Amino acid sequence: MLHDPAQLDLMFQALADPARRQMVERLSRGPASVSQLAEPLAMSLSAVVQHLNVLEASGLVRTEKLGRVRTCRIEPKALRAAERWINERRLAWERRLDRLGDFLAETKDET
Amino acid sequence: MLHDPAQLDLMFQALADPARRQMVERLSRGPASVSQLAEPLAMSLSAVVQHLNVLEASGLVRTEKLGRVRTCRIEPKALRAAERWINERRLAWERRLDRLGDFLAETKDET
DNA sequence: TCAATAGTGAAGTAGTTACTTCAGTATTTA
DNA sequence: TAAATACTGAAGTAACTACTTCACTATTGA
Repeated sequence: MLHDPAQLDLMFQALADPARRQMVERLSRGPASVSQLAEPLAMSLSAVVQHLNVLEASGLVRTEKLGRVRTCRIEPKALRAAERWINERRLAWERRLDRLGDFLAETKDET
Repeated sequence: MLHDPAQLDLMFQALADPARRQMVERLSRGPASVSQLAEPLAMSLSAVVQHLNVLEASGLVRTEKLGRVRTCRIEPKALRAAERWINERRLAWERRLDRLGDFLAETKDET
């Protein structure tokens, strides 16, 4: 389900915005309320809530409301899914380069 | 330079589109020409070139033109930068959870 | 109970994105 | 040298994004 292309779209889209990355950065240091997330950002609370909704829809952030305070926290499983997608492609490429290097080294030996 | 927020914007933005991820996927298996990249995609060549320009501007893909053929290949350094950003945030969160677990285990022992 | 706090939701807007088509330019190949 | 190949670039368009403001609803604390 986390390999679902649509889910990956949402995750990378979510991470493409600097304000949202700043929110994830803040949350990586521990849970926070909406106002705490908004505090360092130069935009309206409404805008922050909209960014938060993007993050939540992507699965990268989970929130929970208690009383009038909404507490937000990171969902490491989703982060790991995005990380893995990149990692797998990079490794495929690097393994290819290694094999190519081996091949070239071998052919050189044969001359 | 690869930690530059603007560069991360471009990379995550680039990865947010399924067509572009498919192109990266293809390139992870080896270099390809523009037409080879376009072949499995249900869109015009022009659209593919536009996607390719986005990938190139993000630094994820490097291209080189020889004769009339433009050959594209992955830039693993850029992939690694995106990967690292996610990884660092995820690890920060997980280390926090570990410390919290230790703390709770200790407090329990003290009862 | 009344004011302050914390967030929600809708509507509007400027700018961006993901395409399209069409017309063009080099470079090869027959 | 003529036709086919491999792109390239500009212009147009529909949908989407990142905000804004303003009006609103719960919840909490004095």
